[in-house]
Amino acid sequence: MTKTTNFDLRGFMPYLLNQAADATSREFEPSYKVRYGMLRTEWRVLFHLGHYGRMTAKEICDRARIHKTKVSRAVSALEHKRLLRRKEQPEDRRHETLSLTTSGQSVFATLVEDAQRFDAALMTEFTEQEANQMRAFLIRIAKL
Amino acid sequence: MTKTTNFDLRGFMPYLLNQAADATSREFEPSYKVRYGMLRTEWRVLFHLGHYGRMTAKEICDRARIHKTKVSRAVSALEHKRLLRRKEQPEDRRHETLSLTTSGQSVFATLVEDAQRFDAALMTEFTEQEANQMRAFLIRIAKL
DNA sequence: CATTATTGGTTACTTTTGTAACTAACAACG
DNA sequence: CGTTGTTAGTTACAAAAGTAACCAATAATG
Repeated sequence: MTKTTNFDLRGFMPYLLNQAADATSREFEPSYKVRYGMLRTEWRVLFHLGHYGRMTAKEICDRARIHKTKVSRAVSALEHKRLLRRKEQPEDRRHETLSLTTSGQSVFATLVEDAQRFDAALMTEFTEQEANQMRAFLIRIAKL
Repeated sequence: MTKTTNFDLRGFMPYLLNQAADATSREFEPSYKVRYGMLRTEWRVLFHLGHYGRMTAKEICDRARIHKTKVSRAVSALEHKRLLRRKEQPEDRRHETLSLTTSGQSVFATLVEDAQRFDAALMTEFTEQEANQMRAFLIRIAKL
Protein backbone atom coordinates (compact mmCIF):
# COMPACT_ATOMS: atom_id res chain seq x y z
CA MET A 1 0.00 0.00 0.00
CA THR A 2 1.50 3.27 -1.13
CA LYS A 3 0.76 5.98 1.35
CA THR A 4 0.20 9.30 -0.33
CA THR A 5 0.88 12.48 1.55
CA ASN A 6 -0.12 15.95 0.59
CA PHE A 7 3.17 17.45 1.63
CA ASP A 8 4.60 19.68 -1.04
CA LEU A 9 8.17 20.88 -0.98
CA ARG A 10 7.06 24.06 -2.68
CA GLY A 11 5.33 25.11 0.48
CA PHE A 12 8.22 24.26 2.78
CA MET A 13 10.00 27.42 3.75
CA PRO A 14 13.57 26.13 4.20
CA TYR A 15 13.38 24.53 0.76
CA LEU A 16 12.06 27.67 -0.89
CA LEU A 17 14.62 29.82 0.84
CA ASN A 18 17.42 27.58 -0.33
CA GLN A 19 16.19 27.51 -3.89
CA ALA A 20 15.87 31.28 -3.98
CA ALA A 21 19.22 31.81 -2.28
CA ASP A 22 20.92 29.39 -4.65
CA ALA A 23 19.36 30.89 -7.73
CA THR A 24 20.37 34.43 -6.90
CA SER A 25 23.80 33.56 -5.55
CA ARG A 26 24.75 31.52 -8.57
CA GLU A 27 23.68 34.32 -10.83
CA PHE A 28 25.61 36.90 -8.89
CA GLU A 29 28.73 34.80 -8.37
CA PRO A 30 30.53 35.71 -11.62
CA SER A 31 30.64 39.33 -10.49
CA TYR A 32 33.41 38.61 -7.97
CA LYS A 33 34.62 35.24 -9.18
CA VAL A 34 35.51 35.96 -12.77
CA ARG A 35 37.22 39.30 -12.36
CA TYR A 36 38.77 38.94 -8.93
CA GLY A 37 38.94 35.20 -8.37
CA MET A 38 37.10 35.64 -5.13
CA LEU A 39 35.03 33.15 -3.17
CA ARG A 40 31.70 33.99 -1.58
CA THR A 41 33.17 34.24 1.89
CA GLU A 42 35.88 36.55 0.62
CA TRP A 43 33.22 38.75 -0.92
CA ARG A 44 31.41 38.89 2.38
CA VAL A 45 34.49 39.73 4.39
CA LEU A 46 35.39 42.43 1.91
CA PHE A 47 31.91 43.88 2.19
CA HIS A 48 31.92 43.90 5.94
CA LEU A 49 35.20 45.74 6.01
CA GLY A 50 34.10 48.06 3.24
CA HIS A 51 30.90 48.93 4.99
CA TYR A 52 31.82 48.95 8.66
CA GLY A 53 35.43 50.03 8.29
CA ARG A 54 38.23 48.41 10.26
CA MET A 55 37.25 45.50 12.43
CA THR A 56 38.62 42.26 13.84
CA ALA A 57 38.07 38.79 12.41
CA LYS A 58 36.00 37.87 15.43
CA GLU A 59 33.63 40.76 14.81
CA ILE A 60 33.18 39.64 11.23
CA CYS A 61 32.39 36.13 12.42
CA ASP A 62 29.72 37.42 14.75
CA ARG A 63 28.13 39.92 12.43
CA ALA A 64 28.19 37.80 9.32
CA ARG A 65 27.67 34.52 11.11
CA ILE A 66 30.53 32.82 9.41
CA HIS A 67 32.65 30.25 11.18
CA LYS A 68 36.06 31.46 12.24
CA THR A 69 37.95 29.00 10.07
CA LYS A 70 36.14 30.25 7.01
CA VAL A 71 36.86 33.84 7.94
CA SER A 72 40.47 32.99 8.67
CA ARG A 73 40.89 31.48 5.23
CA ALA A 74 39.06 34.32 3.51
CA VAL A 75 41.22 36.86 5.30
CA SER A 76 44.45 35.28 4.20
CA ALA A 77 43.15 34.93 0.65
CA LEU A 78 42.26 38.63 0.57
CA GLU A 79 45.61 39.44 2.10
CA HIS A 80 47.39 37.55 -0.64
CA LYS A 81 45.39 39.51 -3.17
CA ARG A 82 46.60 42.66 -1.40
CA LEU A 83 43.05 43.82 -0.80
CA LEU A 84 43.27 43.75 2.96
CA ARG A 85 45.83 44.49 5.66
CA ARG A 86 46.13 43.11 9.18
CA LYS A 87 47.48 45.03 12.13
CA GLU A 88 48.23 43.47 15.47
CA GLN A 89 46.85 45.37 18.44
CA PRO A 90 49.57 46.24 20.99
CA GLU A 91 47.13 46.30 23.92
CA ASP A 92 45.99 42.76 23.20
CA ARG A 93 48.27 40.92 20.87
CA ARG A 94 45.65 38.26 20.13
CA HIS A 95 43.55 40.71 18.18
CA GLU A 96 44.39 41.94 14.77
CA THR A 97 42.44 44.72 13.19
CA LEU A 98 41.64 44.24 9.55
CA SER A 99 41.16 46.99 7.04
CA LEU A 100 41.01 47.34 3.29
CA THR A 101 43.99 48.55 1.34
CA THR A 102 43.53 51.28 -1.23
CA SER A 103 43.12 48.67 -3.89
CA GLY A 104 40.73 46.76 -1.64
CA GLN A 105 38.64 49.90 -1.37
CA SER A 106 38.50 50.37 -5.07
CA VAL A 107 37.54 46.74 -5.67
CA PHE A 108 34.89 47.19 -3.01
CA ALA A 109 33.56 50.29 -4.75
CA THR A 110 33.29 48.41 -8.03
CA LEU A 111 31.61 45.44 -6.43
CA VAL A 112 29.15 47.67 -4.63
CA GLU A 113 28.03 49.00 -7.96
CA ASP A 114 27.64 45.47 -9.30
CA ALA A 115 25.66 44.47 -6.26
CA GLN A 116 23.38 47.46 -6.49
CA ARG A 117 22.81 46.89 -10.16
CA PHE A 118 22.09 43.23 -9.54
CA ASP A 119 19.69 43.89 -6.72
CA ALA A 120 17.88 46.54 -8.71
CA ALA A 121 17.51 44.18 -11.66
CA LEU A 122 16.30 41.40 -9.40
CA MET A 123 13.69 43.65 -7.87
CA THR A 124 12.29 45.14 -11.05
CA GLU A 125 9.50 42.60 -10.97
CA PHE A 126 8.43 43.73 -7.54
CA THR A 127 7.08 46.95 -6.14
CA GLU A 128 9.20 48.87 -3.68
CA GLN A 129 6.72 47.92 -1.00
CA GLU A 130 6.96 44.23 -1.78
CA ALA A 131 10.74 44.40 -1.76
CA ASN A 132 10.77 46.04 1.65
CA GLN A 133 8.31 43.56 3.01
CA MET A 134 10.53 40.76 1.77
CA ARG A 135 13.61 42.21 3.36
CA ALA A 136 11.82 42.65 6.66
CA PHE A 137 10.58 39.11 6.47
CA LEU A 138 14.00 37.66 5.74
CA ILE A 139 15.60 39.63 8.51
CA ARG A 140 13.08 38.22 10.95
CA ILE A 141 13.53 34.68 9.69
CA ALA A 142 17.30 34.94 9.84
CA LYS A 143 17.05 36.64 13.25
CA LEU A 144 19.56 39.17 12.03
CA MET B 1 40.93 58.94 3.08
CA THR B 2 38.38 56.29 3.90
CA LYS B 3 35.64 56.25 1.34
CA THR B 4 32.29 55.60 2.91
CA THR B 5 29.50 54.03 0.92
CA ASN B 6 25.93 53.71 1.94
CA PHE B 7 25.66 50.14 0.74
CA ASP B 8 24.26 47.88 3.40
CA LEU B 9 24.41 44.12 3.15
CA ARG B 10 21.16 43.95 5.07
CA GLY B 11 19.36 45.33 2.06
CA PHE B 12 21.03 43.06 -0.46
CA MET B 13 18.63 40.31 -1.41
CA PRO B 14 21.08 37.47 -2.15
CA TYR B 15 22.72 38.05 1.21
CA LEU B 16 19.44 38.09 3.09
CA LEU B 17 18.22 35.02 1.29
CA ASN B 18 21.38 33.14 2.16
CA GLN B 19 21.25 34.15 5.79
CA ALA B 20 17.64 33.10 6.07
CA ALA B 21 18.20 29.87 4.18
CA ASP B 22 21.23 29.02 6.31
CA ALA B 23 19.50 29.80 9.55
CA THR B 24 16.48 27.64 8.83
CA SER B 25 18.42 24.82 7.22
CA ARG B 26 20.85 24.52 10.06
CA GLU B 27 18.03 24.42 12.52
CA PHE B 28 16.16 21.79 10.59
CA GLU B 29 19.18 19.64 9.76
CA PRO B 30 19.20 17.50 12.93
CA SER B 31 15.78 16.16 11.97
CA TYR B 32 17.25 13.95 9.25
CA LYS B 33 20.92 13.96 10.19
CA VAL B 34 20.81 12.73 13.76
CA ARG B 35 18.27 9.95 13.39
CA TYR B 36 18.92 8.79 9.86
CA GLY B 37 22.43 10.00 9.11
CA MET B 38 21.13 11.69 6.00
CA LEU B 39 22.59 14.59 4.08
CA ARG B 40 20.52 17.47 2.76
CA THR B 41 20.56 16.17 -0.78
CA GLU B 42 19.46 12.76 0.41
CA TRP B 43 16.57 14.38 2.24
CA ARG B 44 15.57 16.17 -0.94
CA VAL B 45 15.74 13.09 -3.09
CA LEU B 46 13.71 11.17 -0.55
CA PHE B 47 11.11 13.92 -0.52
CA HIS B 48 10.83 14.06 -4.26
CA LEU B 49 10.27 10.35 -4.44
CA GLY B 50 7.91 10.44 -1.50
CA HIS B 51 5.84 13.18 -2.99
CA TYR B 52 5.89 12.47 -6.70
CA GLY B 53 6.16 8.71 -6.53
CA ARG B 54 8.54 6.78 -8.74
CA MET B 55 10.76 8.82 -11.00
CA THR B 56 14.17 8.76 -12.64
CA ALA B 57 17.30 10.46 -11.36
CA LYS B 58 17.22 12.85 -14.29
CA GLU B 59 13.74 13.99 -13.37
CA ILE B 60 14.88 14.66 -9.83
CA CYS B 61 17.80 16.70 -11.14
CA ASP B 62 15.47 18.82 -13.22
CA ARG B 63 12.74 19.31 -10.67
CA ALA B 64 14.95 19.88 -7.68
CA ARG B 65 17.71 21.63 -9.58
CA ILE B 66 20.42 19.48 -8.17
CA HIS B 67 23.44 18.49 -10.20
CA LYS B 68 23.43 14.93 -11.45
CA THR B 69 26.55 13.95 -9.52
CA LYS B 70 24.97 15.05 -6.27
CA VAL B 71 21.82 13.14 -7.08
CA SER B 72 23.84 10.11 -8.09
CA ARG B 73 25.62 10.09 -4.76
CA ALA B 74 22.45 10.70 -2.78
CA VAL B 75 20.72 7.86 -4.61
CA SER B 76 23.43 5.36 -3.79
CA ALA B 77 23.54 6.54 -0.18
CA LEU B 78 19.78 6.05 0.15
CA GLU B 79 20.10 2.70 -1.55
CA HIS B 80 22.70 1.60 0.97
CA LYS B 81 20.35 2.65 3.71
CA ARG B 82 17.70 0.49 2.05
CA LEU B 83 15.33 3.42 1.73
CA LEU B 84 15.20 3.38 -2.04
CA ARG B 85 15.22 0.87 -4.85
CA ARG B 86 16.36 1.24 -8.47
CA LYS B 87 14.82 -0.56 -11.38
CA GLU B 88 16.31 -0.57 -14.84
CA GLN B 89 13.82 0.18 -17.60
CA PRO B 90 13.80 -2.55 -20.29
CA GLU B 91 12.66 -0.20 -23.06
CA ASP B 92 15.61 2.11 -22.45
CA ARG B 93 18.31 0.55 -20.35
CA ARG B 94 19.91 3.91 -19.62
CA HIS B 95 17.02 4.91 -17.40
CA GLU B 96 16.45 3.52 -13.98
CA THR B 97 13.27 4.28 -12.13
CA LEU B 98 13.69 5.05 -8.48
CA SER B 99 11.15 4.38 -5.80
CA LEU B 100 11.03 4.24 -2.04
CA THR B 101 11.11 0.94 -0.23
CA THR B 102 8.58 0.29 2.50
CA SER B 103 11.06 1.47 5.04
CA GLY B 104 11.83 4.49 2.86
CA GLN B 105 8.16 5.33 2.88
CA SER B 106 7.92 5.14 6.61
CA VAL B 107 11.01 7.29 7.07
CA PHE B 108 9.46 9.72 4.63
CA ALA B 109 6.23 9.79 6.61
CA THR B 110 8.11 10.56 9.80
CA LEU B 111 10.17 13.27 8.16
CA VAL B 112 7.09 14.84 6.64
CA GLU B 113 5.69 15.27 10.11
CA ASP B 114 8.92 16.83 11.30
CA ALA B 115 8.95 19.17 8.33
CA GLN B 116 5.37 20.22 8.86
CA ARG B 117 5.96 20.80 12.52
CA PHE B 118 9.07 22.79 11.78
CA ASP B 119 7.40 24.93 9.16
CA ALA B 120 4.42 25.58 11.40
CA ALA B 121 6.71 26.64 14.24
CA LEU B 122 8.71 28.86 11.92
CA MET B 123 5.57 30.54 10.67
CA THR B 124 3.90 31.19 14.02
CA GLU B 125 5.30 34.70 13.99
CA PHE B 126 3.62 35.45 10.70
CA THR B 127 0.05 35.63 9.55
CA GLU B 128 -1.18 33.08 7.05
CA GLN B 129 -1.35 35.86 4.50
CA GLU B 130 2.25 36.91 5.10
CA ALA B 131 3.41 33.32 4.83
CA ASN B 132 1.68 32.88 1.50
CA GLN B 133 3.07 36.13 0.21
CA MET B 134 6.53 34.96 1.17
CA ARG B 135 6.14 31.66 -0.58
CA ALA B 136 4.88 33.35 -3.71
CA PHE B 137 7.78 35.76 -3.61
CA LEU B 138 10.37 33.03 -3.17
CA ILE B 139 8.90 30.97 -5.97
CA ARG B 140 9.16 33.92 -8.29
CA ILE B 141 12.71 34.72 -7.24
CA ALA B 142 13.78 31.11 -7.63
CA LYS B 143 11.89 30.89 -10.92
CA LEU B 144 10.44 27.59 -9.74
C1' DC C 1 52.36 34.79 41.13
C1' DA C 2 51.54 29.81 39.65
C1' DT C 3 47.77 27.27 37.69
C1' DT C 4 43.73 26.91 35.20
C1' DA C 5 40.35 28.79 31.91
C1' DT C 6 39.19 31.52 28.05
C1' DT C 7 39.82 33.88 23.81
C1' DG C 8 41.38 34.96 18.91
C1' DG C 9 43.11 32.82 15.46
C1' DT C 10 45.46 29.00 12.62
C1' DT C 11 46.31 24.29 11.07
C1' DA C 12 45.57 19.37 10.14
C1' DC C 13 42.40 16.13 8.91
C1' DT C 14 37.87 14.60 7.12
C1' DT C 15 33.71 15.12 4.64
C1' DT C 16 31.20 17.17 0.99
C1' DT C 17 30.90 19.53 -3.26
C1' DG C 18 32.21 20.88 -8.03
C1' DT C 19 34.25 19.83 -12.54
C1' DA C 20 35.50 17.06 -16.03
C1' DA C 21 36.23 12.96 -18.09
C1' DC C 22 34.25 8.63 -18.76
C1' DT C 23 30.95 4.44 -19.87
C1' DA C 24 27.09 2.38 -21.78
C1' DA C 25 22.87 2.72 -24.29
C1' DC C 26 20.32 4.62 -27.67
C1' DA C 27 19.23 7.96 -31.79
C1' DA C 28 20.07 10.12 -36.15
C1' DC C 29 22.20 10.55 -40.31
C1' DG C 30 25.03 9.36 -44.34
C1' DC D 1 24.55 -0.75 -40.94
C1' DG D 2 28.62 2.25 -39.50
C1' DT D 3 29.85 6.59 -37.88
C1' DT D 4 28.71 10.47 -35.11
C1' DG D 5 25.96 12.63 -31.56
C1' DT D 6 23.25 12.59 -27.30
C1' DT D 7 21.63 11.08 -23.09
C1' DA D 8 21.60 8.89 -18.21
C1' DG D 9 24.42 7.99 -14.97
C1' DT D 10 29.10 7.07 -12.58
C1' DT D 11 33.79 7.92 -11.25
C1' DA D 12 38.22 10.27 -10.50
C1' DC D 13 40.30 14.21 -9.12
C1' DA D 14 40.37 19.05 -7.26
C1' DA D 15 38.43 22.69 -4.47
C1' DA D 16 35.93 24.05 -0.50
C1' DA D 17 33.76 23.54 3.98
C1' DG D 18 33.24 21.40 8.62
C1' DT D 19 35.35 19.61 12.90
C1' DA D 20 38.54 19.25 16.19
C1' DA D 21 42.83 19.87 17.94
C1' DC D 22 46.10 23.22 18.54
C1' DC D 23 49.05 27.64 19.80
C1' DA D 24 49.83 31.91 21.89
C1' DA D 25 48.14 35.63 24.65
C1' DT D 26 45.43 37.21 28.26
C1' DA D 27 42.19 36.76 32.22
C1' DA D 28 40.67 34.73 36.42
C1' DT D 29 41.38 32.03 40.48
C1' DG D 30 43.55 29.91 44.59
